[in-house]
Amino acid sequence: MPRKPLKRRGRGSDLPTETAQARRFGKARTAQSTALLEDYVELIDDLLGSAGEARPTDIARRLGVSHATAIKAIARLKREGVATARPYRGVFLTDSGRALAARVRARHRLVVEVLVALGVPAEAAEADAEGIEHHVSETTLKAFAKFLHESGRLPSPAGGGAPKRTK
Amino acid sequence: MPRKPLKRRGRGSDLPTETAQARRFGKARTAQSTALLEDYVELIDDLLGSAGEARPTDIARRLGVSHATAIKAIARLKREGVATARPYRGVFLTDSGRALAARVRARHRLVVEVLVALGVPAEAAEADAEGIEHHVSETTLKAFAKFLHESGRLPSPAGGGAPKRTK
DNA sequence: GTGGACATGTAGCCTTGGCTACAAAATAAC
DNA sequence: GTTATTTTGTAGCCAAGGCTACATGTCCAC
Repeated sequence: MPRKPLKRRGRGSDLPTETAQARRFGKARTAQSTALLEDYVELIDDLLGSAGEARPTDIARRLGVSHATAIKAIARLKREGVATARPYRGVFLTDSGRALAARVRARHRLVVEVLVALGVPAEAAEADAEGIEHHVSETTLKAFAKFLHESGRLPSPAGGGAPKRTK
Repeated sequence: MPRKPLKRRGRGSDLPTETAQARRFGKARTAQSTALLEDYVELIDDLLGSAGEARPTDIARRLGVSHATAIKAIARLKREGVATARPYRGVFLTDSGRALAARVRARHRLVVEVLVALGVPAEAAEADAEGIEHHVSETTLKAFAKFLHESGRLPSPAGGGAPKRTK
């Protein structure tokens, strides 16, 4: 773009939607930061439930990262107050950690169900949900539940079959 | 293949889907890495179309980051071959950059439309889509398009009104 | 009860995406 | 044509999340 009256960027007056957009992007970035934490918490909860314990090595393998990476992440979980761990004794969740796990799991299930209801193959639904779930707001979540309900599919009654997420 | 009898930890018997899960997580992580790139490319395309030029400062403001951050990201876009930029002359997209922008925009629109069709308020749909879009696979995208089509809503015919995404 | 295999933890390095602060160039104003 | 303003660019810092390599602990098997 060549010469022009050169308004020197007319900004200053027109940041009405601009901020809204910036806010959205910022939100998405933040969500990304909590995504890891949520994944770890949910997995730990899974392991505690199914195997009775959550070992760093198991966590690392399931997540597809090195054990060192998992250990560093676990340190962060402790800092954030959602988990505890004694050296060589495995990882455990605090009350808030368990609550978070429950919320995350419910949300995950809901997202998968919606995707499947929309015609997405189960496998793809599961894979995409892994990334999508962290960006679904409460508002959207409610709409999802309502949609499933009205579509005839069970709205995953929170305590229902609890289809033991394979994951 | 070392030791083996060594079962250690009762888990072990149940790692059938373990690799699949790790793959999913890895995929989600990778997607996250391309998300930023996509956001920048799409925004640059928007700016080029609406303002005729894409300046680092504008990009930074729209994304809600400092100009320094935007410039570093732009450097990455150049490295990846989707954009070009001459000092003090703005940023431009390469052919592949434009193609990427088109794909990203179409996907974004589709995601928003689906969310709205599911009953999510427009504002929340737009906000959540910002994060969700980067995790929607081709398979899921196709299902979305089919769903919209069958629901009566226009399947956004790719070349249609091209509703000039406000964004 | 000791040796070796496996699990765990630590250190150091890389990359990315942010930031602030400072330097340099372009434009606008005078 | 200077001067002031604004935009652009550069440098240096930080935290997060990955990794490999190395060091230490545990525990099973013998």
